[in-house]
Amino acid sequence: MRNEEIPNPAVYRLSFYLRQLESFRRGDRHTISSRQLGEALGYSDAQVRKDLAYFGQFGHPGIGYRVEDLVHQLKKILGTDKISNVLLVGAGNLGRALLAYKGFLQKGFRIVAIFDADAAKVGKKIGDLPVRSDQDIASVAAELQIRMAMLAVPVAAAQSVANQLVTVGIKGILNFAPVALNVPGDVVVQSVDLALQLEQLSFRMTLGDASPSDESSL
Amino acid sequence: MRNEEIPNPAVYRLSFYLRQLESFRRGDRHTISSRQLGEALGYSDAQVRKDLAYFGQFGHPGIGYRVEDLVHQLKKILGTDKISNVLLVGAGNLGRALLAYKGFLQKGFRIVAIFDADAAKVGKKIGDLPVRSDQDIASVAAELQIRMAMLAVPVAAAQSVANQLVTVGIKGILNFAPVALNVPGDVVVQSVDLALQLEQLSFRMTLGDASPSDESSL
DNA sequence: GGATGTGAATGCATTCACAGCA
DNA sequence: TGCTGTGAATGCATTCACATCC
Repeated sequence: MRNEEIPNPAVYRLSFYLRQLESFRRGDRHTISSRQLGEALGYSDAQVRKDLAYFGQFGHPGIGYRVEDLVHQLKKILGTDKISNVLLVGAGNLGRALLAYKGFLQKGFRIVAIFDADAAKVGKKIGDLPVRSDQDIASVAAELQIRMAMLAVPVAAAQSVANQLVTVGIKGILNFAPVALNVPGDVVVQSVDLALQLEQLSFRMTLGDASPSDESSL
Repeated sequence: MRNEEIPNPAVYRLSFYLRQLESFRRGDRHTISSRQLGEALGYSDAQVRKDLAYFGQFGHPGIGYRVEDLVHQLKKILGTDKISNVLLVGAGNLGRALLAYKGFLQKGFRIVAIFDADAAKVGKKIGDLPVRSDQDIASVAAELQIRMAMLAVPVAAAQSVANQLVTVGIKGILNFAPVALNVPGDVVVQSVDLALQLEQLSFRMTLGDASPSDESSL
């Protein structure tokens, strides 16, 4: 389970393997070969084996991988084997959609507080969580020992909110604002730019053809 | 402007260059060097020059790149220099957030129709668009000559809706369902899995450190 | 001096191909 | 036979370094 010689693309694929394995599990598949797993995702069998081997020896020669086992191993590696609490900043349309999204909890992420700068929104409930003032980020984060936050605020506010989050001890930010954030080296930013994804799709539809017919996003 | 020897990562970076250039433009910057553009995004100057050179000769030795020019060129390359009409399937929380999101229109994507399988939702208006029945996808797509769709439906429905979209002539799908879609080779799928992004963040916060301190998502 | 664009060199990721085990 | 794990070979992407131009 050593790191730093692990290719970045392999880390992304790990998440896709996990997702696919859970789908196989729902289909009551107990065991799976690198070829079958790869086929479902558009990767070669060698790719699958090499990727998994970066993290340990999970397979059984002649058999393949045990689905249940591998799911657990991958969750452990990715850090989703336990519940993590997450802050959400921004109670706009996107923020509210994120709050309602079931997928986060299924992966073990629980949104425990939501903040907004707009005084008109503060105090109102969304689902069963009250919107709190930006000013309260520090106290809530400290009290609950939170390490991750989702940022769903307008571009103009993104950097300054990110700064706040950093000073409050947040170590990971999932950023939905279409802007490059500046953060210290010990803080990780993962960005999702929705319009950019659509733009990429647009490009790939025209010239950028000849892709492996399926997924992308890495 | 030839293709197919263009690295995939370079295509992603193109979108980041464009985004950053537009930010420089708002700051009334008229000209920019590869070094400055790269610095803002965490890339080397050589990387920036090489990437741009895949698509043409946009720079001016001794000067750099003219921001306004390059913005236009990149938009043209990416296909966002004109308005494109897009279908949205799925009127749940996420679908509604996507409909309300301003960023798409800013990049030239206009959602012109929204569909849902749930009869209870059909007929209701969201913003100023009525929710239509899934059954109407074919007629609307044909009539308006649509080529792109966003898919914001539950996993269980995703593949079957994708099939519908394909038969109706859609050539690009922005997929928000956390599942690998199977589509013919002439259809491009770009996927956004929100929970997967958070999972990746989780991993990178622990072992996967030592990243270039900033962005990611490609 | 201050830049770009680009072949050549390097470094990283993927694929090959095979030894070894069930 | 069927499959994994892995060094070696290949192929792809990035970086270097320099000729060229303003």
